[in-house]
Amino acid sequence: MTTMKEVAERTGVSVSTVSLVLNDRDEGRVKPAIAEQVRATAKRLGYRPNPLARSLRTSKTRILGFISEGIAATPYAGGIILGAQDAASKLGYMLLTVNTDGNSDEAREIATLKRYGVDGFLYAKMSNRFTDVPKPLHDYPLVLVDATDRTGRYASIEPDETLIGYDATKRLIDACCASIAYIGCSEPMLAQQGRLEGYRRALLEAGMPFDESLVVAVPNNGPALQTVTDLFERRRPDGYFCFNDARAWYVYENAARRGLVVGRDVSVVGVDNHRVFAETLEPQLTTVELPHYEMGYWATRKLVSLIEGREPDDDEPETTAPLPPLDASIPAKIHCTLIDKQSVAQR
Amino acid sequence: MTTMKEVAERTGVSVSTVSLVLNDRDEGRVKPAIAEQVRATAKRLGYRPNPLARSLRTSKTRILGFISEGIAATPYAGGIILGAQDAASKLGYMLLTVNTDGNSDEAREIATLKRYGVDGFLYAKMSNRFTDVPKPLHDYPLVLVDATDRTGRYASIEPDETLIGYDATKRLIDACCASIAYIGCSEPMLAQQGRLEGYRRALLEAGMPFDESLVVAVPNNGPALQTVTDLFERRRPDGYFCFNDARAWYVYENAARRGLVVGRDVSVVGVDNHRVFAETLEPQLTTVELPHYEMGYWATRKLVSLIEGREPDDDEPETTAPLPPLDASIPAKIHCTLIDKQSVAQR
DNA sequence: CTGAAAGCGCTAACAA
DNA sequence: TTGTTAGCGCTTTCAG
Repeated sequence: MTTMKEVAERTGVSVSTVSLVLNDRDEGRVKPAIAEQVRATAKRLGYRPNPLARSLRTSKTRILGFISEGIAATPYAGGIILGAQDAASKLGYMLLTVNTDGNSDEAREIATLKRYGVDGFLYAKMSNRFTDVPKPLHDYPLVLVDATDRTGRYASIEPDETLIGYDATKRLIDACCASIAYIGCSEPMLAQQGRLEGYRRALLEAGMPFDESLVVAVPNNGPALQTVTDLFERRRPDGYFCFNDARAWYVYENAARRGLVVGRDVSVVGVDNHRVFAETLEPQLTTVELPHYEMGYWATRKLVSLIEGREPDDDEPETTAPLPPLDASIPAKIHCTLIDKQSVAQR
Repeated sequence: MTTMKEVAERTGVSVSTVSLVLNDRDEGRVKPAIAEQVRATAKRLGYRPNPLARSLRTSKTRILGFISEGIAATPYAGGIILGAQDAASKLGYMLLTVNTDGNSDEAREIATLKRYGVDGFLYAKMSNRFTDVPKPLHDYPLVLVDATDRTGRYASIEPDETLIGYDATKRLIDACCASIAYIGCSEPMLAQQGRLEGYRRALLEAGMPFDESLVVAVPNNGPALQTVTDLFERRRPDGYFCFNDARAWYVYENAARRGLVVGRDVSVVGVDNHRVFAETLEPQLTTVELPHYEMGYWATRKLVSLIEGREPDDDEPETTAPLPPLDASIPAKIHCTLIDKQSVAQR
């Protein structure tokens, strides 16, 4: 690891000059010729700044704290972390990840992250729900991921459930289904109403009737299969929009029992169907993916914009692709929304 | 954040004395009475060391680099990361996580981790396979996770496939299955032979015959369902050990078509069956979990023992539970193995 | 325009 | 037994 001192010696200037140049704070302070020389030797020696040493003076580490509450165990976590990492990496940041299961160790983990000088926090939950931001986080740049700040004071990234419901239903409509069922979830979840709303809207738009009796809410276990079986017999729908893959399973099971082939006799769209379906039913499968990766990605961009209060100037000169502005709005088809303080205020 | 300087001033001693005491390097170097005073004020002021400043002198950061190659997108990643975090947290370390998709950015990510002064690396792959350790990692403490070092020079944590196969088969035997099929995988995978070996061994031990015709290898797509259907008709097994959840699906589908109820008419044991099955088939479900969490956990312990070359003395005095020694062997039922340099040499 | 000097929080020789 | 000093790699006045 070559240091500034080495660059300085090799160029025959002082460390402070090197510091100025390498931080682009020359410009009328260092003679252009010298500056060029410095940059040259820096490049030649492969100089890279030591972020830890720098942070000692600046108290900026370019490290982001990623706190997940129990989510790491779910298959979702990976996507969020991955998205966050990609964004962070692009912007010249690193992710210090930490997991808290209960509330007991949360405070301790946060304290530790602070000691390591993180510039801000990503606070990720299992699935979109109302959340109280822990006090120790209050005066730090912070973005919630897949969670809604109860007080509306912090930015958050959330799935756009209405869009998800709309999209799923639209696909069934486009597949010429005439009778489209919604296999929902009986547990109260934030997602539920949005999905149903999207379902409704898509039907309306297509001039199809909204029929209460095609909507069932099934629990996570127990009589769930029976409920779906009843629906099969009662209404014989040819299209099924399923809240998640567990619900999709009941449809598949019923179809199999009747010798119906999914993708030929009935159409199924599930939200976030996992490996099983993806690997086995490739051709017939239609899945609306929950935007985990994207939530991680956009949350991180937002956080960095909060921290820097401006467009990023790449720390990595070799990155050639121009970055979109930090606050760029999320593409609509991504199925998630950025809720920030302003828009919260407007609601 | 209170600093050593403050503690020193408040106690009326010098910083170096404080440093000695707070690092437990007093003992014959600082008068016990003074040492006590120092500890007292430190506690009173809630002093916590600044690991970044410390690292500037010691070049030890207590940060571990976690490199995952493409795994973060799979549902497995979360478990590994979670296990690694838990272990790290217990031992007073932090995880700096990074993802590489191809090989292009891998070098860059590793370089960045080095700049941040990580003490060692965890190198995680998608699923156990032979791996060439990237050159930049060669002279660092390193543990492979869910991967096998081709040269046998580095420690690694790997699933114990034989044990997994044995365990799965044993459960079917215990459920009084008389004819147990193995639905394997036609792609060549390290896991395959171990699983089959375990299957064999369990049958042998129970005095049951090993019957080639009960073993099928199905591909990931296409004619897979048909292969399983053939097996159903040909042999009517009453027990099924499935390589993974995709394979389990084919069994469920066939069962459903014949009106057979899994858990009553036939028994199924899958490896690493995910949410779908877990949520919908709770009572009938038997799953052998792949030890992702554990691999992350034990890999991290091993890495720290490599770094410190000794038992850990907790950085966090408040942690009361005594930690097991770093090199403690992994409990057998955990289904993974630690391969370290010594044992590799023995093979 | 450039360099010397101080200091971020901490550790480690070396004196006293 | 304790304090002084130097320095890790970097930023940032402040003189020159």
